[in-house]
Amino acid sequence: MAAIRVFEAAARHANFTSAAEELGMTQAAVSYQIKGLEQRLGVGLFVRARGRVALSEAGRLIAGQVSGAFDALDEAFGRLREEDESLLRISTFNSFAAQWLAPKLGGFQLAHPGLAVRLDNSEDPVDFARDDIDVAVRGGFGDWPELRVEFLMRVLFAPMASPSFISQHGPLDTPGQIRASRLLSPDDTWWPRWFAGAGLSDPPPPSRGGIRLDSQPLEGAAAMAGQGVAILNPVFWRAELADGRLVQLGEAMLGNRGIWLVCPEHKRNAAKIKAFRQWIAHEVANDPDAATLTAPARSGPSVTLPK
Amino acid sequence: MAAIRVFEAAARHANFTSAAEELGMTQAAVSYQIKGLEQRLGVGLFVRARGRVALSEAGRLIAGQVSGAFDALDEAFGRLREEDESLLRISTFNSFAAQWLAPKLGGFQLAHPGLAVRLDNSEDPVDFARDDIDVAVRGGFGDWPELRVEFLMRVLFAPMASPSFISQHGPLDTPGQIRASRLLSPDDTWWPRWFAGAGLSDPPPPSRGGIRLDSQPLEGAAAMAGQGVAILNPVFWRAELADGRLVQLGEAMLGNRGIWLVCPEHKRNAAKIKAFRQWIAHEVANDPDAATLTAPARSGPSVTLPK
DNA sequence: GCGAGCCATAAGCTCAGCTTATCATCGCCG
DNA sequence: CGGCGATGATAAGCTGAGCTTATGGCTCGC
Repeated sequence: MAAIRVFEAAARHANFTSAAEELGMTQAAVSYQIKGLEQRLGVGLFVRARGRVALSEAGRLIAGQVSGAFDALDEAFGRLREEDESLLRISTFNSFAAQWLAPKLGGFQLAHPGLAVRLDNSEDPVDFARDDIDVAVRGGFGDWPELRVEFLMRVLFAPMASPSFISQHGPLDTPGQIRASRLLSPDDTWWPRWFAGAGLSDPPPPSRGGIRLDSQPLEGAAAMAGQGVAILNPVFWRAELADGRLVQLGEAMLGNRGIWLVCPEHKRNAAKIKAFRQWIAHEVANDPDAATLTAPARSGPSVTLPK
Repeated sequence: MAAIRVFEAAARHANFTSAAEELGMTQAAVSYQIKGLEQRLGVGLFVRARGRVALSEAGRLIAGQVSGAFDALDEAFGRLREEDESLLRISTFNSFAAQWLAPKLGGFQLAHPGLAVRLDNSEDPVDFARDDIDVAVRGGFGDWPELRVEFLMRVLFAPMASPSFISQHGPLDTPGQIRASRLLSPDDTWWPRWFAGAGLSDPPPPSRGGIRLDSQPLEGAAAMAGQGVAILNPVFWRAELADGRLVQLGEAMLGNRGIWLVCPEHKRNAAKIKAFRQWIAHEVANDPDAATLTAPARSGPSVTLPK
């Protein structure tokens, strides 16, 4: 196999020395490989005459096609590299994608017109070894030793409801009033933590068989439709809060988890990764709600933030 | 390079184990090669999931073209083998080719219709390392240690002239009369040896500036045209002697050289070589004039044969 | 005749690539 | 559920293919 690669170069150069140079080996190695190939085939590929080599009849017969085959291989791997360089596969979780990343991603696309972007959403953290993913945004504590980790923002959460729900079921000014109202996804772990942070030490009432929606976008949509109070990340619902479709009830709490940008170590210097990292860091810095405090310590306490 | 070959097989099988089987290696080796290739490329070629492997997006992108390239290589080398197997390149010297081999070669062609035959003629012994030759017929003593050697026949020589020359310049019944006539290629080494064998111990007269033709066919043609007496191998001029265009003068002498079939050791078992060897041995055996005595000893004495 | 190019060969080293052995995982089936 | 068969990953260790360096021989041009 290696011998064929050597033959291809030698045939093109009609000169073992310069073929060796192209291949980054010595002339002796080329001679050795060609000799071996000829012996295995039982056919002379080159004629040695007057201190030179030239393709023999047999060599001439195959040289073209062999070169063509290597061109095809080069092209295939070239395409692979190109494809790889020009496609950024991002894995993230639904709420982040839908409520934060997707609306901003157009700007990234504009800044990097040659780069195709594909978003893969999954609540489960992506396995880089299993799936063809370049970079992921995931929540947690940044403790992924195999991966290159970059802190993006802390997780915030606060109860939210639509103005119509508040006017129908309000007032919802105190934590107690909120706890007594209709909670969406009442078994969400954020609820007890928020109530605890708000000073209600007794546990919330057991789930009243309330609606359990699987992702924040759906909970937000339900809340906006006046179906109850959802506990959501204000960072993700900035637009809805701004135009009044949602109203934040009480203070936002700072979770002990963070949102991180991660990628496999070996890809950390790929141009597309660097571009994305740079862009997203800038977007985070420019997001007035993304609380870019220091990264959370493992199982640090929840922190209350002013509304 | 080897890794690409492994990738090609693994991609086709979508199964490392059976790919390893096809390649005659172990599953571990396939796994190792694929892993190395992926690392060098920085791209996953397979996705490992649920104890199986499947081509990743990247792998799928190139698998087809890679397989195609290998097909092209296989085809090229297949053509080479086929070409090599279906073409027999024979090197021989002019007189043998023109006066003995060529007229019989049609029979070989008939017996082996799939085999193309090419005759390369040269008075100099062929260099198998230099030229693309499968088999050669050459004169000498059979002492070519690098080659597979097979004895064909002894060399004979006898003076010959055309009937018209004899009637004009005859009689040419005794060696002395012949020596006094017009000799073609008078400096041919066969002349003194033939005269010596015929009992004339004194050297032949010095070259009278006579015609020096370079090959036996030309000498024979000159003799048939009545231009003088040529010393020729009766085996090669059987037809001309039979139909009277040439007349043999005196006895034929057995030279100490032989005519041999030779081929490179490594080709001795090639089908086309075996076929030719078998055919030519049969032709020699059936040639009533080819004196198939034992092979000559190195510098053995000339032997006189009855006319 | 001499030097520059080029290829073949010899000797020797080194690590890529293999094997063997073992483990982990998954799917299947009783 | 638990054992089994199939499949891959991984570790450890060996070995010879394939390299390098060094040299010699040949041919050509000056």
